[in-house]
Amino acid sequence: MPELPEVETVARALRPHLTGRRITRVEVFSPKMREPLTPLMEADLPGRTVLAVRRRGRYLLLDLDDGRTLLAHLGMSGVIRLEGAEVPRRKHEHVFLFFEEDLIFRFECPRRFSVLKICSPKCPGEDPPELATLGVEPLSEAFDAEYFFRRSRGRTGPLKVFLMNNEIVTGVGNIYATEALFAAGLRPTRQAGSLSRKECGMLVTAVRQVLRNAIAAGGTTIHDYRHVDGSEGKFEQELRVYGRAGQPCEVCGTPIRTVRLGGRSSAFCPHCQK
DNA sequence: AGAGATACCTGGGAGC
DNA sequence: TGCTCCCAGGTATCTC
Repeated sequence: MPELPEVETVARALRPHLTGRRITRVEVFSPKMREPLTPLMEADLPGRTVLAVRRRGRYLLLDLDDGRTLLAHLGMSGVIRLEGAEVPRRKHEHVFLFFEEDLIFRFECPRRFSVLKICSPKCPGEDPPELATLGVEPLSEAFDAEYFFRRSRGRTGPLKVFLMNNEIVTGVGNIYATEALFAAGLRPTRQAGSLSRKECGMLVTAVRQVLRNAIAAGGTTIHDYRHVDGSEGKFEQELRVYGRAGQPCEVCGTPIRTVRLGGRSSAFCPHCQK
């Protein structure tokens, strides 16, 4: 499922193809999504040129030459592909954005959890109001031990739920939160506010390392995620606890256990994670 | 304000 | 084989 590394991989793949390209036509096939897609038909997109392709958290942003921004969220099963018209439309491809030179931006989402909408930032190129509540980027300098320590004071909820809270740090979903907690040796059930400064530092370092490794590997292919060209990410080969419930911990051999936190299953090693 | 639960959606797998 | 049930999970929204 697309988390930050997957969206970053998509943004990097789209950037050279879409930057400076003009939209010629829009086709919406399935108006019923988490948010209806029909406004895209009426948004007067044909003739607009993409000025920049950006990522913020798990959101993909295409800045247009009229100051508006096309905002995409892949939900848990969204896939974006760039293909020509010769490829037949797949069952769950809901939107086609046609670009010059027979290039089609295809938006697929079997579970309809994705969002594709047009936004109007206060200033062109800035984040649209829809993203105002997002926390810091985990790979920016703002995400450091002191920040995590300060924001977690007084929090009694589980550490993993806190780490996945988009208003604190954005883009860390279930896979990478699970892996980062293992790398840092911290239990997902710990109260967020119980971490020492040193533990906050270890966790911040682990989050950044796991995300960097995943981006370098082209993301993780679990269930639905695919690259823009349809290929799979390579990071699943590096997963150490996610999806390994019952299997021995590769460090100590203790069987990996799971616990349900915030409605999400969370794998951990009861021996290595304190 | 924070914590916890729930709805949204559909494909895939388990179990019968 | 075909049916039902459950699970995957980011986000919004609700209650307490």
